[in-house]
Amino acid sequence: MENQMSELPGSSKPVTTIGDLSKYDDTSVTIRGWVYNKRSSGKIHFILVRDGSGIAQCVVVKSQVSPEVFGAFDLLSQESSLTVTGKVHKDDRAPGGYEIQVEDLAIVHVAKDYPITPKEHGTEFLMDHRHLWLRSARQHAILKIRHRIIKAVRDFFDGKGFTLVDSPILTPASVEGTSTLFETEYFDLGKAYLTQSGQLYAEASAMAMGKVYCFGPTFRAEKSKTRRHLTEFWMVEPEVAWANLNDNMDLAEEFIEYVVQTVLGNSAEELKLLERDVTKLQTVKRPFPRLHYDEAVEILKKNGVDFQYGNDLGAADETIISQQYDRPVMVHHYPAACKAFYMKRDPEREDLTLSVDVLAPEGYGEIIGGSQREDDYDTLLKRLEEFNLPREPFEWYLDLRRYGSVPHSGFGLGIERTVAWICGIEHVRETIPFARMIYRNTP
RNA sequence: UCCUCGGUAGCUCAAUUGGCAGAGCAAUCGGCUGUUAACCGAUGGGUUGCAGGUUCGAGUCCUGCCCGAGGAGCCA
Repeated sequence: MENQMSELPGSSKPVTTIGDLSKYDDTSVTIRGWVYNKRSSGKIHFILVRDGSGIAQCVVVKSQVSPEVFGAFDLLSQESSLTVTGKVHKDDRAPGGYEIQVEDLAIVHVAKDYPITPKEHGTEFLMDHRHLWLRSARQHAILKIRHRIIKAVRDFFDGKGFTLVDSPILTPASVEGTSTLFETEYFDLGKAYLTQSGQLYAEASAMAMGKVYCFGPTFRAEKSKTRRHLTEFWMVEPEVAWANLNDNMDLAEEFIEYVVQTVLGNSAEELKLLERDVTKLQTVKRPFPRLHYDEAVEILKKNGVDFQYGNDLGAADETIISQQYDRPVMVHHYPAACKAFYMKRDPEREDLTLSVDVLAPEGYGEIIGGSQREDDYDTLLKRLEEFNLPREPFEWYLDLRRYGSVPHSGFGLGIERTVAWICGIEHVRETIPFARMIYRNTP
């Protein structure tokens, strides 16, 4: 955090943030923020001020301030904005360890009837007030960790020679041909669709740059209504030329280990506020278990699941498999029947794909889906026909197999599911600032 | 799309067999010099989701609708 030394007009004290108070012990400073809560014993007032960097207890003693400053306390309501000047003082009774002995106080704006009180609220009410809910300590911590995760994602790929090459959000056709897409009019060119994956374009970028990743919002118009689904979510998709399925799995596990361990090292305070059991994250170290689809099916049968070979794994199946391990598990070689057209088949088992899903522990489900891509022109053309996909919108994609085709692989990681897992929270709607779901597109 | 559950004060909830619609918090007023979701006292606050039905009487029972939550499918 910057050690800010600017001054407010009319104040001779350095302006700082609450997160930096420990640098100013026994010094008078000014902070700017919002009332988080207040208490009083009559001649001594306590104001909890938050400013985004922390929460500071400000103590107003009647005998030490002007009557105007002391009386200002009565006008302050929850979430009113104000500036406070006073001496920083180490005190174990204060949340955060430091408090401010108030010398001067200026109200900037009085908030009237702030709807979110320091008591319990229901989900619907909180989501209706999401724009205000973000100010609460818990949501603040989640957003901080989300930021840390995204930074770790980018640092990881940037540090390994990847180039960020983003894919378009408006696309002319479905990527996988199966999902339901959001549709919009596009001038004289007919329909355009909001992308459900940047992958196909990332494949083109990888042929130009070698190692790339794209990172952006993706959209699914499916009527999913579970704690793991949003209609708008963020996905990071690396794509690597010359990489096979094993290279892809090596990359995925190194990537997840890096992200989790980085968050553990940098966001301890936020994880503690969220009451996350970090011992469940400390075990997230390479190597991750790798299960062939056939082995995964065996585990399900051993656990009494009546599983039909060839089906995709359901949410309950994924939970049973992930519960066998203390770290993410990689399931590879899924049947072709439940995977996308672009996935390369196992040369020795044409019914299986060179695919891999990474299942997060503790029942958080699939956080990564990836594969080695089909790189043979004739085979890919055949797949398009088998999946009843039109050839014309994929001509550019077929070009990648006409002009110097090479083996290549990649995967997509869902940011919100990853945030939910690392934070240990129930529902992905709390992992994104403003969730978009089937029955909610406001605020 | 299907299954399950729910909708009562600004918020979280209660209301016995169908019998005067209540509490805590928030708000307002008063008290308190170390509070930690402070505490203590007082006051105001209701189209019980909407429409219809049964009944002397409906928050409660019946029918339809609306809205929401959890799950399935699909997926990250």
